[in-house]
Amino acid sequence: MAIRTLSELEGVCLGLVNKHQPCTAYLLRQELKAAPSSHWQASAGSVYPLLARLQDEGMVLSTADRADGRKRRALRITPRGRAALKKWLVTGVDPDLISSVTDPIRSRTFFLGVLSDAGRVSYLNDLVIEMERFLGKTRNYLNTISRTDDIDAYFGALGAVRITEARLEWLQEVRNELSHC
Amino acid sequence: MAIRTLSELEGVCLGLVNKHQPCTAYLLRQELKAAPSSHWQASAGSVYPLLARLQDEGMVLSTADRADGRKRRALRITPRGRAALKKWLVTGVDPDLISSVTDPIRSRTFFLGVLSDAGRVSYLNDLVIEMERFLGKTRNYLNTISRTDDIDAYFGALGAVRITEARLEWLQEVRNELSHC
DNA sequence: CGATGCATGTAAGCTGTTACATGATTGC
DNA sequence: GCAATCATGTAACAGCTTACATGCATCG
Repeated sequence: MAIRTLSELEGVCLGLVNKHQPCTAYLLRQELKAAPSSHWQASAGSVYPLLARLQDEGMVLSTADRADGRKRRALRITPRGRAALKKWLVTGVDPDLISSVTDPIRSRTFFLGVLSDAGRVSYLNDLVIEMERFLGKTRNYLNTISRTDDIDAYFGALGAVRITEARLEWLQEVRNELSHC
Repeated sequence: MAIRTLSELEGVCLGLVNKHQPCTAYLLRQELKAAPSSHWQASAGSVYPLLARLQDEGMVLSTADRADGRKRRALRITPRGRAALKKWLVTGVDPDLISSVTDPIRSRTFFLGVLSDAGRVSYLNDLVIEMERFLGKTRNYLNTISRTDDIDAYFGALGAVRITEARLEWLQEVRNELSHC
């Protein structure tokens, strides 16, 4: 049977299973919550049904593991799962995917004109402060990763830092230009 | 009655109505499609019900306009709509929103390890090429906007260019580092 | 006179969320 | 013994998409 294309969260979860196996679904959720990006809430309502689906399709194996008496399932990726993960990964070259980054801050800048002059300046100042705080978080997260131990995670986290730096510099420019006019 | 917080697409659509009024729902969809970001498909199935909802809540006014015989509705924002738009805009300072940027390319880099050495290099090369193409698009889009005519749109589009430049530089670094090891 | 663009809308489905529900284990 | 954490799961809902359906206007 042909292997279907995974959704974004499916790809990420399957990638995490591949990296941490054997691991629990709970651990995947913890990993996603620890990331500086708040995009994936990785709620129980998405992760558990998602994993059950991948299991039904033969992409992950889940074995009951009652070593410590707790109800607990150890997840592992299958060869079929690894094939699906590879397929998902290279869909990254799709132009639609490359251009699908969402930035709610950037969306809002298109409409700054509705605020009063004072309101706009105050909003942009607050925004710069929060963005600096967020940049600090992404840098801290990068520092928790060893480049030699996990080069992929290192470059992923480095990307977050670089992109946040660009967002901050751009926001500062917007604030400075819109403050005196 | 208290004004509820708008969703992302609601905020963007209401902002566009405010900017272009009087305008049709169709024009909003064209604007969103013309943007270099592919995030908002702004499908008929989302835009028309959305606008009907905002109209029910007294945030937009829609008047039948059969000037050219065509079935057509002219949209305008109301004072209540403008208040909602302002409220939505300043929610940008929320740390959760600031950190909610999604980048499917960056997500995938965390799992580059599943690819073979050759596959990884080839994927990253393709990715750099596509990212360069996308950067060209964001720059073209920026060039269509007059800074003096619409400073907000100018800075919004400038943000897209800056962030895409950062993504490209980061990707090139990843490719160069992962190619010879 | 046919293709393309303008213009509005609905129905079904996908993918995620929040909130709820349950229960065992570990540490203070 | 009680709180926090580990661990799994369900039900209802939110917000968007795709695909479908309709019809007039404009241009070649």
